[in-house]
Amino acid sequence: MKAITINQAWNGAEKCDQCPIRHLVLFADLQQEDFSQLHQPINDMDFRAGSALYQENESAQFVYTIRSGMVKLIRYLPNGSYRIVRLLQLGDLAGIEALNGSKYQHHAVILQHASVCRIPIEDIERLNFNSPHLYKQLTARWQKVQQDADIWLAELTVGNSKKRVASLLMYLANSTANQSFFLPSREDIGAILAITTETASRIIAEFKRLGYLKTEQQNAFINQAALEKINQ
Amino acid sequence: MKAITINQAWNGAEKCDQCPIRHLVLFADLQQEDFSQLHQPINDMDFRAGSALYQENESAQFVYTIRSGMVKLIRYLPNGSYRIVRLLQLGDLAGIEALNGSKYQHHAVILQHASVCRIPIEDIERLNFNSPHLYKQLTARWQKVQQDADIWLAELTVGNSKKRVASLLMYLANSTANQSFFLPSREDIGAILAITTETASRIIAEFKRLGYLKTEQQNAFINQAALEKINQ
DNA sequence: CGGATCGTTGACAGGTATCAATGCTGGTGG
DNA sequence: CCACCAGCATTGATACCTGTCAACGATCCG
Repeated sequence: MKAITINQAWNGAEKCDQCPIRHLVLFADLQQEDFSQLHQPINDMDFRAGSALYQENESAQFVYTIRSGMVKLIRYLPNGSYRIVRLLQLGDLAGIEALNGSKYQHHAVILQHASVCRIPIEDIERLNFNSPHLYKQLTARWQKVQQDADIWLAELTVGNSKKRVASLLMYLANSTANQSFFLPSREDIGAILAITTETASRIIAEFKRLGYLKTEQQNAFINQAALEKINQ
Repeated sequence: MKAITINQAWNGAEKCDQCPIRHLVLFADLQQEDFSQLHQPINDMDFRAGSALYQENESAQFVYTIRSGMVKLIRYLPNGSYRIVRLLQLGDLAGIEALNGSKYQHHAVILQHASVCRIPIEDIERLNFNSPHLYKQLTARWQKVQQDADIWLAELTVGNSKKRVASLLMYLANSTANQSFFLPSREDIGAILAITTETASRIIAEFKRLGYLKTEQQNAFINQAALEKINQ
């Protein structure tokens, strides 16, 4: 199996206006005439878990709208370990910091098999300069970046480990429309919560024993009420 | 002494184009004709330490460019304590998340006597809709939000307490052009680093004993080389 | 079947939260 | 003017939590 598959490529309005998740994506507010500003094809691509969308400090040419799956944004630390600073899902925009000629600020790695739309930055900037219709959605994406960062800082890195794991499970459960959600590896849970892999494993195992968490393959289900009681 | 002082108010280009820190602020790229889009006065205000720029969930009418001093953005936690999620200084924009009709997402409290320009959001949105010259600086401010959040997550909430305090001191020292910097209270240091007040105090006191940190009034000086060696 | 990867569990040392007491300092009112 | 108070900083004692090092089980795949 290849790490990357290009499903299709199209130009401008040809397909975007039929997009089933159009209301969730960056181009939600564009008018018919705006699409003529898009000069390069937009690719619909599939990535398997473990492959990378882009690397930190790589010069940036694209942003990526997540259509399905999950992407982690990571930063390596001086000691060789890494920290996950955000998780991206349906409707989020990966690489948004690269607008205006900046470089990517993270490694973006696929956590759960993902389907994404790859959009050329050059087209976004042209569009934004010539039309007022992109601004609102772009601002909404930036607001989400801040909101997610704040959740990380105020909920996921405060309190003891048990409380952090409980908060993460609820965050994951509530950020999908499904009953179940994707449970990251113990190492990734550690990198999200700034705890060790072993501690993450102990707590997940304990939650399973207590019936607060159930897993079938990679699908996880939680007992929300029980987890909410673990506060600090 | 009043908590708030309004130094002056002006309209549009009347004063902004003479601003001594114009190159650092949101309006850096505006052209002469853009200023006519500003319909309401911009106030230059002074706030003393401890007073609030705005409250979380308050409906937002203004953003604030920081001209001097320091502002903390805080979130209260369910147990009554609080977490500082960002520090704002010269050139930063407080309340940026309130564009597009959103509410403020934090409490903004003055940490060190601050001078700010209060800008009506309505004018910013009008300007941004009618002129392409604001977009670049606005994007730069959002990028800074993400960058600061990442520093918090990847440097200031990882590793043991001693390493975190060392990282914070270096961050504070390097984010000002002066030799010295403002040292927050032990409680605030704790709220920044997700450690207790007592732990923060112990480590600051130890750094002082070792000569890594010196203070005169509220001015602090560090031995950067010594602090850099403390990595985990 | 064996190896690789990931998850789980144990033992233990070291770090941090907690509770508590004591300095320190600037401001206020008698 | 000075004593007092409130708020902040410092320090100590202790229990608990988490990191570390290590071993072992489970699962998948070639």
